[in-house]
Amino acid sequence: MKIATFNINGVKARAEVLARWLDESAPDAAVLQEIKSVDEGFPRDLIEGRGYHLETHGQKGFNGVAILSKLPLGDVQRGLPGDESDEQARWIEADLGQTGLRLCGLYLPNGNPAPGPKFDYKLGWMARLQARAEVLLARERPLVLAGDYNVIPQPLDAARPEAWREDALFRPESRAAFQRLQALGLYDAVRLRHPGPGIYSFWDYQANGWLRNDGIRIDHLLLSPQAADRLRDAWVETGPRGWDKPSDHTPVWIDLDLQG
DNA sequence: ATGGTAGGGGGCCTA
Repeated sequence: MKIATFNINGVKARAEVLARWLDESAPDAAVLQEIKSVDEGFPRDLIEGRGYHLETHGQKGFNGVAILSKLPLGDVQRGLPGDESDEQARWIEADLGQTGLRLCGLYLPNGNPAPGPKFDYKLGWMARLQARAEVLLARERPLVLAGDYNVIPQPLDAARPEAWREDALFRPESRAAFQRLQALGLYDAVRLRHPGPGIYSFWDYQANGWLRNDGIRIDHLLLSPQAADRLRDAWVETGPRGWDKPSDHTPVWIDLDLQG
């Protein structure tokens, strides 16, 4: 079963890219970030017309996440627990059919400028993510936490790490929080299969980041032990970053040996 | 030190 995460940077502006990607790459399930659409505005036909079930958690203008799946989605939950006053649409989770797999889609706050209130919000959000991950891990079942983490975990995850030294994506506090999450017993799927440098999932539109391969790896799939045991493969699909009107992110994938 | 580009929404904000 192939599961992907893709920050599409605007689902309406990205309709052609999304359609082509679904047709060519055919994920069994995927989580999307930065749909930048309210639920009523989401182009559902684009997804459902290709045989997917769809659950969205959007808001006006910014953020917004979605899950699509060939298998029916069960027990859908929207919003990261832990702060009733948080109105930003950054979290959705659901069961995939009868596989026993819980799939979570997340769009972790960017946090710039740091320090400041936006950085505080990012770290607070990561603390809530930690708490949610603990609850889900206690089920001792296959679990996938997939999305745009807005964290560069290590220097080898950036083409020019020194350029990110003061950035909220690479500051010690952000990296430490990501480390603590993994210390719960979560496995970075791409790193399980590809330990070396030069693997990126985001290239800035500005300054020709893509052409210069000036990238960073910030889109991750973290797996519970029960999911990691079934990991067949993990990879970054760089092709869509070179298409017309691309997102600034590209899809990241896992292939799990799960009974559908 | 700055600004470079893109999307959304409706005139700056977020990334």
